[in-house]
Amino acid sequence: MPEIPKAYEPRAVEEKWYRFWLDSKCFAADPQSAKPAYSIVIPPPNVTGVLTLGHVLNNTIQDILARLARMKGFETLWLPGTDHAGIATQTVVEKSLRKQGVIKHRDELGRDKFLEKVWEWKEKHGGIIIEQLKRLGASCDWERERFTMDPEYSRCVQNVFIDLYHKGLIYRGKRMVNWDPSARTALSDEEVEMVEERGKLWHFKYPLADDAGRAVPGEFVMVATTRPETMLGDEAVAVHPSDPRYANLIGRRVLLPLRDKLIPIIADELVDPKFGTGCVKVTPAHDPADYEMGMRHQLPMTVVIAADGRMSAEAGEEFARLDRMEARKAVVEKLEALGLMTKAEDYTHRVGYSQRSNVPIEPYLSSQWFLKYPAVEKSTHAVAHGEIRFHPERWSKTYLHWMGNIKDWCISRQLWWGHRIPIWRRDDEEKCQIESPGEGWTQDSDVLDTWFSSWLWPFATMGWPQETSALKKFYPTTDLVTGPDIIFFWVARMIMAGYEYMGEKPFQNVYFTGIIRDKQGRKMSKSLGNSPDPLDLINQYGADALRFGVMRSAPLGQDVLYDEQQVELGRNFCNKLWNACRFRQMQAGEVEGEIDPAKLNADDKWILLKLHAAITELTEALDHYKFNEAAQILHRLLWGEFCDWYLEAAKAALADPAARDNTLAVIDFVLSNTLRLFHPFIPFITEELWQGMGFNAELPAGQGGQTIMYAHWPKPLDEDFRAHYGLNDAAAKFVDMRNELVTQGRNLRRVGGIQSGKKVKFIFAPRTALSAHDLEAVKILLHAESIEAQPDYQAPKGTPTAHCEMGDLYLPLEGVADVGAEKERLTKELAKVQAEIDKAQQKLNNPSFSQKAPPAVLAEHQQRLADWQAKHAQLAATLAGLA
RNA sequence: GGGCGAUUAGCGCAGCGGUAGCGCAGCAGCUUUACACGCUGUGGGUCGGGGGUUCGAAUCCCUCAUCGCCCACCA
Repeated sequence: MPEIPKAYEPRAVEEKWYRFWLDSKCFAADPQSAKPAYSIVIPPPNVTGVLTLGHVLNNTIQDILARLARMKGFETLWLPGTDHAGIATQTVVEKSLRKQGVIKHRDELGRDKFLEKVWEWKEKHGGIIIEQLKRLGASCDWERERFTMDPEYSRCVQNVFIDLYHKGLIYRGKRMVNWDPSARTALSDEEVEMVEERGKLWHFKYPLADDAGRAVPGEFVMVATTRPETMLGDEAVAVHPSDPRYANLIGRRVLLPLRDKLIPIIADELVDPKFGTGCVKVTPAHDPADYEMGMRHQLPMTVVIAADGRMSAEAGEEFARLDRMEARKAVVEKLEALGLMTKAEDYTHRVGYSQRSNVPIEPYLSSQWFLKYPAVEKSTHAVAHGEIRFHPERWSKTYLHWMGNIKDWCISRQLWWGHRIPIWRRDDEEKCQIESPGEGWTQDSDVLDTWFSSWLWPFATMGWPQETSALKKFYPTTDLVTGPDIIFFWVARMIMAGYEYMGEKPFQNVYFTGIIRDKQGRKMSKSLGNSPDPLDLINQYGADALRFGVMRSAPLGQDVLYDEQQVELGRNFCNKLWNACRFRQMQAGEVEGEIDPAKLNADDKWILLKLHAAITELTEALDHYKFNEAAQILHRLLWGEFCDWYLEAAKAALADPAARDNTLAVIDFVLSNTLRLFHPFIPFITEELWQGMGFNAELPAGQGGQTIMYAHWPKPLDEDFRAHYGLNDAAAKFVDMRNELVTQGRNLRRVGGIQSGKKVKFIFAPRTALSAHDLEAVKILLHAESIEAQPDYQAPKGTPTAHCEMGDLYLPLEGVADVGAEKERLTKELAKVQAEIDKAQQKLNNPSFSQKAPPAVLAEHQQRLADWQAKHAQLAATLAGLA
């Protein structure tokens, strides 16, 4: 027999089996298969991204689901791929080119040259995250890997655009959009993050003008603003129509300071008379609310801030070309100098930031493409009525709220990296098609929002619009695993696209993971330096350890507080499993055949029942996506039950030639089941052990050769099996009682001051008959030299004694007995028991309890009281004996 | 301003109407022939506060507080 290492060494094992799985095509999904289908599409990571702990969480869950489905006999597709991630990728590449000194701005290269550079970048960095997912053990069907800018995929995107255009759902319009002045592109509402900021609320005086347009000395209108620089583009001052204070001002004009422009005082419902002075400056081109008012009152739209965030010529000589923040300062100074600023109070408000560039967004008037969402009603209904289920369910509220207030989607981006909008123009003509209509036509220069391609992901990856076998077999997909932060960006939109183009939902279940935080509850971020590299963790602890550690601490729907200690625990756990199997392998002896029911001892029955319970609970937990519970059940089964109790007790049976073979058969049975239960969580080590222990032989060669991946998922032991093997409550209870004896006995050693290593003799006065095996097991579990059954044993005074349900256990001390210590222990114990008695009695003495509580509860309490009283009597007697 | 979630042992969580549990950390003792990535034992909580319903509440209802998310055009 080859030497088995004492500690599990993941590195080589992981490489070996991943290659084996790939070579054996274990991950391949066959659309022609007769088996029922199970499918997941991966949330495509950014093509140039690297693996984060968030990916680890998300993809481990998907891998568990996929591996579980395969073992349960489903034809399983986990479809992988990457997203071109428009802004993110373009920004990264541009930054890198700048850093290399190649360019200062992408304009220097021009569109085609720049795109070449991005593709180069993509080729170089594009595969990294995919390789990292492989290290994690992801069982994706890599042959089907897709990229949102693959030629076929791009065609899908453009065809969908063309279709929606012809349906009249896509239109172009000049609107106020969220503008990112750093990336110089429009953004959707979802890409804007509101950040609370401490700023100022400036109060300015605008001079009132007379009919001739001259300032009336001493008469002013007071306005307040957080954005002084926009006043250069003011076109009105607004008050509420029914505000008595200003009724007489409506229709008059003010002279806009710094610009010396006459602008009207208008009345608009939008103004809140209770806020500030009740007068609002109106900048129609630079504020969404003001824009609305501007439209209603037909005000000019003077643009004073340009696309790059600098002031335009319209802002006037003095301010043109100034950055908007510099202009703010300049305007304030100027107005202050003119005596028109009355105060600047501290003010906390929320400012929209670009999620990508992390700069304040600018409301900006520009021509953009918009989509009026299709299939809204169906998509709303599907989630509201459980046709698509969200886990945890509460996210459906968020979804429904958004769907109920849905606004048109700004889908055009002023970027180069992405799907170019299939619109062609010549003079006043416009055509919507993929290819150029011919000479003299130029294509719209905008590209589409990244999400306009990802919303097609569940079917565009499977060959749509062709009716492929993959679509027939695997659409709609079964589960989607993603974060709640992209519920609007992606989940909602996929649902709508699914209904619109497939006439069917894209997935049945959506599992929303939590967000990974550090142990202080902070989000992972590069700047905080609290974001560990998963690859380092895999290298140090192994992929299985990382997976198990993360799953152990990921409760459904709650954020995950990551602590490296969890990964360490995962490693320890793998090592425990390794050594449990190592123990079996060191026993030699071939894998035996059937378990002989006649030879089963109490421990065998007990562990088989524990296995049965674990399978039942695990199946239940996984059905409800409770992965942390599942991990805990596995932990308990292997560590707390199999290793701590069963294997130790089994050492007794293994020493008995008559029982040995049968015990080995039980061990093998339990281990074989355990490895399979563990496999979705920790695939590498389980495959290594499965193969190493020869369990493969149990299975016929099937799909992808012999592997634990296609071993069948354990089912709870059925009733016949349990009856045949005598597995019943009494059997379990018996061992529980016997183990109580062991625990108590271990305690006696301690009070007797016996060193853990020292072998001692116990005497046992049984109330329940124990077999020779049971006595032997107790002896081993107690590390005793011997345990002697003496029904009528009279213990000498001061003998540490444990009164158990099964009988009384004595540890006769040779020589010195620490009577004091034993007395102290018993007194403490007695007090505890007394407290329980008091509690029970108090309850039972309450007349309304005994009258109104159900008889079963009453009886239970009475029984409890009786038990405690009996225990009390025993302890008291022992204590009295010591004196 | 609306909505959602959390609040149980030092930390992370389970329990969701009938004796407060698990893991880790802590403490004490152990090279017991699978594992020190280990073994054994053990201390620790008036279940965020206050009210209510009930024979009985961590669990149901109301209310307050703290923390965290999401949504909303108060300049």
